[in-house]
Amino acid sequence: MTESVRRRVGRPSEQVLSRVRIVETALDLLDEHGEGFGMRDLARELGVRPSALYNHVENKEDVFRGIREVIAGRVSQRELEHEPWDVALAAWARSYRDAFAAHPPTIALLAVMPFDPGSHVFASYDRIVALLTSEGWSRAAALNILVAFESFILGSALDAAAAPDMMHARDRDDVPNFTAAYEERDRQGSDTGTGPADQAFAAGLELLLRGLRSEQREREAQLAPR
Amino acid sequence: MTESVRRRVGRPSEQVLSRVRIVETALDLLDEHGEGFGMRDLARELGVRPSALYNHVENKEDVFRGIREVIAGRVSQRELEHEPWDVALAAWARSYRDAFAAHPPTIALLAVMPFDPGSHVFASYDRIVALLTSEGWSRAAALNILVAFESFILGSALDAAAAPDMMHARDRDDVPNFTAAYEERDRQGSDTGTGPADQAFAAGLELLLRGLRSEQREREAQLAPR
DNA sequence: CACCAAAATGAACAAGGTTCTTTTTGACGT
DNA sequence: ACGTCAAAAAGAACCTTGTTCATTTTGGTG
Repeated sequence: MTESVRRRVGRPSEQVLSRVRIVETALDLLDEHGEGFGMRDLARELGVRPSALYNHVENKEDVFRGIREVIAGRVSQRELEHEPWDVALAAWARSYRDAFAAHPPTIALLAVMPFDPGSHVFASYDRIVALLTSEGWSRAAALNILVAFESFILGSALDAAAAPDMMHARDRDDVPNFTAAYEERDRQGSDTGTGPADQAFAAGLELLLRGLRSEQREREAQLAPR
Repeated sequence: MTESVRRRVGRPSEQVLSRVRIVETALDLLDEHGEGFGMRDLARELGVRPSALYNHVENKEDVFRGIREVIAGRVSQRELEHEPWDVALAAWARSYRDAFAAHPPTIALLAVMPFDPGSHVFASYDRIVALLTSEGWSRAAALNILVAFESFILGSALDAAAAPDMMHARDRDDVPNFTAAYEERDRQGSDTGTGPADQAFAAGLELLLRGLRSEQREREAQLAPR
């Protein structure tokens, strides 16, 4: 990709690197070579020596922070503004999962890293809390629901990233119910074209939303009895 | 712990290592020294040289496989046999999450690893599928529900393992709803003694179960109209 | 124009996982 | 009883990977 003319020592006339270029290249590497990336690979891809990276990036974790910020930026916020609360929540959740599931090797790392305080994910969080409180949930409850959704979303992204046959009980005859279910689901999946992970995510999301509507109905029934 | 007498070269008269001893020691190291473990640390703890480990274990990933098997073995299966389906499912989920959340550094790794076909987690899977199908769900639906639960559980374990203030929007005045919710939840948490992650997990689990009951009611209403 | 910070190279280090060789021991067959 | 062979340990080294440090060149600034 980049020119292979050997650059000589010293600051180049026009700058080669930048934080965003590094982060974006790292993300590209992740997408092509699924197996993570090394600082050396990253440097090679950028036509640069490894040590040069450290003028723009603290360390590898910092690169990951940048990557997560990019990915998080791809989560659609639009629906959160213009749709009814449950539709909005569902759209947000799907977009969130898709954004992360598109980059399997990272999810595990990204999920445990604290967010940068300046991150714009907080805007979504804020909006969701507002949505839920306006529907009757307490603020604390709203936050817990938000976190629960996020846990489910990240867990589902992990699942989507895992090996497709991760749960295959090969040649075991002592778990007949499971085996039968596994086969029935795969048949059903190949009919509809949806992968196993997609099916499970849809099912779980449906359950969560159903649960929310049920809570809401119950609350309204208590507020206005008969 | 182990004797520091320097063993001389050659096969010792009585065997020092075994796969289970290695795995258990690795898990101990994870619990004490939270920051993961190295093969050298592991060897030192066992009073042995690093290379000796490789006579009993393929590589580090293999150690992790063993660890996961141990942890998965701590998930309680009892309730799955003796309780009503929704209580059973809830107990299983809690036990599952607790088992994994007790060992933070591993979750990310454990979650993406395929299960050994001989693993006894399949017994639980089988039981859960049986429970759900006997309650009216199709086998494929049951499996999807199972996977959705697992995603939520692992995501919650990740969340519990993450930094406690991972979502703290420090000094931001542009997300008032979120900030208020964050504070209200913490107040509530310090009252009841439950951590944020515990609250969120309980909330999400409640939603999922509620969703299941709702689906079931709907199904029964359709089968026996009026 | 002097000076300093920024941005690159080049070389090396440290840690960590792993492998290869060597040594000793136990088990098994004749 | 003896020879052979595999198992299980030490010991030494290798390779990869993240990172640092010194050095060189360039651009901007008082």
